Amino acid sequence: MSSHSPAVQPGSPGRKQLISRDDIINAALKLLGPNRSVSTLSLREVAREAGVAPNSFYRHFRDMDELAVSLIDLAGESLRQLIGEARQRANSERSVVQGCTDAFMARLRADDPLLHILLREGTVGSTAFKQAVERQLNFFEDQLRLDLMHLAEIKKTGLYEPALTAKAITRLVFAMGATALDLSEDQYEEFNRQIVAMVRMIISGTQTLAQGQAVNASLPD
Amino acid sequence: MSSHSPAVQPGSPGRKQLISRDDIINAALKLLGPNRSVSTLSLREVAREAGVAPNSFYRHFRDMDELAVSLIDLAGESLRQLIGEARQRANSERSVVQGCTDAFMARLRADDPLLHILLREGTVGSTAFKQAVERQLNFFEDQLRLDLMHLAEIKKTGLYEPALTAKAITRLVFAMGATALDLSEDQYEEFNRQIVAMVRMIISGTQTLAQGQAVNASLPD
DNA sequence: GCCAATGAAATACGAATGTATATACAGTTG
DNA sequence: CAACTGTATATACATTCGTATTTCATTGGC
Repeated sequence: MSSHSPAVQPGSPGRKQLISRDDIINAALKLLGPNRSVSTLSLREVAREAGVAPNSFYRHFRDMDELAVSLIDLAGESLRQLIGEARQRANSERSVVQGCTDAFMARLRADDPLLHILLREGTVGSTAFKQAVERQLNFFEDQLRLDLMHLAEIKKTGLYEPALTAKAITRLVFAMGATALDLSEDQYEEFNRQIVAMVRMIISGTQTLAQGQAVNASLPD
Repeated sequence: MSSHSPAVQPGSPGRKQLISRDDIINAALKLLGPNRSVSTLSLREVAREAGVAPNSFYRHFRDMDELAVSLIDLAGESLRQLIGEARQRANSERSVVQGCTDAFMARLRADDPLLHILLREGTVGSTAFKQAVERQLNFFEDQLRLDLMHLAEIKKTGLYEPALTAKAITRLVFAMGATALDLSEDQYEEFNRQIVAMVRMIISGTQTLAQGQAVNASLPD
């Protein structure tokens, strides 16, 4: 990430150094967990975890809301990079879906706090908060839409409303992922299977609808 | 709902009556809004809104978490009844999907706080909280599954993994509904269209997959 | 008609929170 | 070395919170 912090060596010898934005962000991430959402974090709590006076928080963020938005943006960047790598390793349709899903699930199992944020905090909090999550989700949808259109062209399959298809897949995967955060270890495999099957349903559906549309395009409804 | 409250006539004449569970529940509902989630309500705040001493809260709920679970159960019952009515009015496949969606959207536009709870609070809060939401969602999935199987039999269409199909539809509709709570009035129509199209994708997909499975059931993968 | 019992309100306490104000300290200039 | 500037800390204050304890009003039984 583009370090806005004043380039301080964290491992400086004996003396207490300057506080960086990242110190505070990391402290916030450390506090998050299955039962702690960003909106329940208090300013003092984050400052305490960062080993910093409460007031020093204001040097870097106007309030907790601004920190929350930073966390969301960070989470979005992180997950997009992850998915981007998975996408590059794949080429056929099946392996793209499977590859991205696998990468997503792996990150899910790793209990990455950044992923938690994106998955479960999109519906609560301030307006700025929700808009930030929405923005990140739109990035995913747009990228997925391009992938789907590309694949449809290669495989000569139809694609009914690419944007809508991408949105459906994205929202469904994120919604399911949010519930998966509370699963036990041995439920992951079944869950993974379900996710893949659901995505296949949508893809199969969008192709079928496109065919129907192409065959008798003039029939009403 | 099964009234656990001490069967008090709320409209009793001039006398200050016993506090009922429902008074507290209604106060909590009144406080909820686009930017207020159940988990941010404080005990004192709810008591204040109910016109009741803070301690009187404990007469009816052990803590806010218990109130939250009650709210979720209530929301589930309410929405299930709504969907149930819409379901009875319908008969053909199209009108079932369309009818339920319309009923759902209508309630969405009415800004019913009960619906808010079910839609946006499934991913935050205590474990008991999340489990309560999950339980309500499972009710919907199960009912939808039965409907889908029934329709598939009538229309002689296939149905690939009924439970999974029902789950996908439910989760997707709820996830989309959660984001719709922040839409402006003139975006609802387009949103409604999107929801219906997404559900059609899934249904079309599950039918297509079932056909493929039936045709060459022995082919690997 | 009085008395115990029940349920709600009042008061109180300790903890935690967001933030305003004042202080100490490092690094840079002259 | 002295003055200045920016950063982090310390102290303080008013709120709010959850809840323990106490007080009060109403009620039903005798």
